Amino acid sequence: MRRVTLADVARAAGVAKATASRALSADNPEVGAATRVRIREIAAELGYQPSVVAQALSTGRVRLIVLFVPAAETGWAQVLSGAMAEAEQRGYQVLVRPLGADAPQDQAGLPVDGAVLVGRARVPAGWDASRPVVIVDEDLSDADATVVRTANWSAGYQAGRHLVEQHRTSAVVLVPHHRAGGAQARAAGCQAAFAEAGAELPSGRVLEAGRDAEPRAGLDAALGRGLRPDGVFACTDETAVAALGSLGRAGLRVPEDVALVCFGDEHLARQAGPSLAVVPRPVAELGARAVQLLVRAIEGAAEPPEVHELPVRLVAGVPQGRSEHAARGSVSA
Amino acid sequence: MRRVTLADVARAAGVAKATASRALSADNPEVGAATRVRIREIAAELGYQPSVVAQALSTGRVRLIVLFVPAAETGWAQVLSGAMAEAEQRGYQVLVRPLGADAPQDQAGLPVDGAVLVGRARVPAGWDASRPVVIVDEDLSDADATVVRTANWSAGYQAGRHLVEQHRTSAVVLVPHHRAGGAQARAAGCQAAFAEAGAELPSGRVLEAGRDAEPRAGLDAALGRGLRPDGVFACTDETAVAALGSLGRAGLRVPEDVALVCFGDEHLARQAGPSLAVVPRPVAELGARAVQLLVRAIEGAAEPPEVHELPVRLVAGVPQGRSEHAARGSVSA
DNA sequence: CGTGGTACCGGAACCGGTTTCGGCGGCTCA
DNA sequence: TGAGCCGCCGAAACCGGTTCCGGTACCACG
Repeated sequence: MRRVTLADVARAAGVAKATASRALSADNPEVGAATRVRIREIAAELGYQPSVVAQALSTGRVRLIVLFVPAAETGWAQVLSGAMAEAEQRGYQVLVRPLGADAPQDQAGLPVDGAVLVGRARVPAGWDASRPVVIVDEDLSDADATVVRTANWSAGYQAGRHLVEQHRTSAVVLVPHHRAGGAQARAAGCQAAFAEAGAELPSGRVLEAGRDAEPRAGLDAALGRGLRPDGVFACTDETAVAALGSLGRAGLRVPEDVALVCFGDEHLARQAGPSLAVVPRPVAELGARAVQLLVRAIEGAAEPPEVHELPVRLVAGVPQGRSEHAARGSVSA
Repeated sequence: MRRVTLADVARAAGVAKATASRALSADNPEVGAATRVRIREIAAELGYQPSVVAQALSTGRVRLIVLFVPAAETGWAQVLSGAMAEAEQRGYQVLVRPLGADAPQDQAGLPVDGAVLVGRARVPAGWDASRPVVIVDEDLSDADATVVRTANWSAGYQAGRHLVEQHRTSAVVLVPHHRAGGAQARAAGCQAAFAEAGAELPSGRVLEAGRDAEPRAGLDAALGRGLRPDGVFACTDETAVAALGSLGRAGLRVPEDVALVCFGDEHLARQAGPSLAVVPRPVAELGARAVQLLVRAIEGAAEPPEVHELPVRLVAGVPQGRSEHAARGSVSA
């Protein structure tokens, strides 16, 4: 049971391969309307599926885009989800390739029509400069490539506003130790919100979460020194988890003692508790928009690179104390 | 600046395309040793890179495998990392495709040589049954495919032992609401460890973490009813975060009041605090092993499907109280 | 010295499409 | 009625490799 090829369709229709090819391709005026529908019917009847490889060989287009991701990170998973969904619709597929210090920088493999760079990933050596590139969620504007990024400053600002509105004016901001991915901008936005409310946030209240296996720096250390914040803005998923741990160790409760606002994965934040406010990172949209822009660049004419900033909106948690169980007063200690 | 093709190499070497092709391919006895090295030198000098597409067209092999992942989940990100690393070494690339209720089940796109199915993903309709498939981390044995999975029961057992050794005999087990991905097996292993120690774990102590936006079921509700566990085994990352939140709300501290052991992402667990014990999910190994087996099946003869179970080992946290700051006694309330 | 075998290589077909070029028939217009 | 044009289609080249088939040169052997 060999696969049915274009020649089979042509033979069945009594036409030449060329005619069959033209009839199957979209809006080719070189073929009569009657012939077109007839050939299409026959092709459908025979279950004809064009060989992507053969098409790629003759056209030079593979309908494939590559997503370069930083090795040893996994925050891009949802970005990939969004990218795949968008690519699927447009008839593209997405290849994922790690890019890191250890990853072999060879340029072998399938030829791709374009690339999405997420995070700190950079285009590898030997990249064909003529194929378009879209950068996701990185604030660099060095390359002359289109950039899709999150409204990081706004995210931080909204988080800050949320805390201010709850009169949590003695808050802290938690940034990851690598200070990348826009965390810095979010922290700045948050500080701006406090400053606007007349409750300046001194730099001593911007804490760095410790990295793996290090003695707990940041929030733990600050709490150890007797600092008692009434609010926390965690700039990333990881710092949110770190905050949860640190606050728990210090015996501070969320949200009674300290209000917790975080940026990142909405799902994870919901797991942590109903009272958390979260500014969801628009992960799926980032991927989808990036692919959309990339495909446009691949198929259309060259356009000047632009920066797209995706808006974010804070999702408030259930107001404090609205948990359904109320037996929390009788806790030991 | 056209790309250099095989014909260019052949012309430069003064041989036929056929000879050049044979010289470049590995261990082809149809060509003389002297000719081989000469052609290879010329090819290297010219910077010849074979066209994967053309190779695919004539051989039918694309050196591409596909990783089907469940849409709307992201736990496979690290599995993908491991898979990519392994594939890279073997000259393969990995294509990721979502597979879910909403995903279009079309079989179009690049032809792949094999597939890795992660989680609840199933092979899509129209899949060529002759290409091998490896299933990752799912306990189903219905398909006659090779399976690579985590030693889930053992993970739970080790977690249980760890709690028992700390004399935390009044523990609870937290399972995700979907009860999939081996969480059930881990819970069973944990229960077995307790039973072995004579501290039977009644089914009332196996709690289900609530899903998104639901009123907090599970641990929150149990704590509300006055339950005071001295240990928690969280079967997944998410339940670990949920536990952190619930325990914090109840004013219970980790690890003084409650020892927390979780299964899943080691990095995330480390963020939560130094005292957590974690049984890391061997994510990278899962992906790597899956690709390894898949490539073997693609390139070698058909072998009977087998089940590979990857071992796990608990990583104990820093013993309780060994945090560097000791000012925790003066906390309010 | 003729023959068979082997090692090595060249020519050409082939994979499955797309695209260029040329030809044929029917139309309009002079 | 003949020249020219246009719409439609067929033949063949082409993309860049792999592989089948056959041919030559050189060796050993009878």
